[in-house]
Amino acid sequence: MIEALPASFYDRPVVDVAVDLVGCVLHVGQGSGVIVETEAYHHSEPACHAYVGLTARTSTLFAAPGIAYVYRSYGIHALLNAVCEGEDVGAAVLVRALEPLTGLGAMHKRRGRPKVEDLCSGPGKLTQALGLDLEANATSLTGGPVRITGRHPDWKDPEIIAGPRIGITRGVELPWRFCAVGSRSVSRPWPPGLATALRPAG
DNA sequence: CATGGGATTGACT
DNA sequence: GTCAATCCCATGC
Repeated sequence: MIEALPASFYDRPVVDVAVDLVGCVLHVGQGSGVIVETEAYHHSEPACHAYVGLTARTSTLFAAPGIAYVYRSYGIHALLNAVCEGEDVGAAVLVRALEPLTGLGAMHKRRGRPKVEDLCSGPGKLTQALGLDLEANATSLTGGPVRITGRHPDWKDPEIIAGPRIGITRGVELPWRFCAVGSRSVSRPWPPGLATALRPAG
């Protein structure tokens, strides 16, 4: 198994980490997939749970960089985040979509039998496919049940576009969603005209 | 202690 | 396009 990314990788501005995580590989047990979509959240802006400050719910967001923050959304779905920056900062990267690499059989078993590109094409879908639940909250991404390793050989220099985050009502103006161009596993296509390329194509 | 809202998904029209 | 399902927790009385 390839070495997990060190905690220092996450001890940087959360937007930088969100960009750099595209193309990296998420592992849970035998299952894994390439991260193709992320969003950044920071306690200075109102879309972030940590905006309200340090509470029982947000304590994980203020934990050390390299910790997993898993919470339940809409009462149903578990969403996976990677905590970033220091313990005085509530910040995390939401993993929104993967391209499945290994453990496809177990993913199909947990999710029913959707098409491969639909197995992990959303933040709630990928946690279900990987069998992740709230018990993974506050575990280490560098040595726990959930690990993230560096960019896959086929994803060394991915073309990435930025745009507004999805499903939020505040902080909509920030272009903090990052997406691998051309992947069929992203959670939603881009609203016309809202995406901007971080790097020229090619 | 009661209430309300949420970083979503899948089923249905 | 609309809408319900359903858990955690922040807030307010």
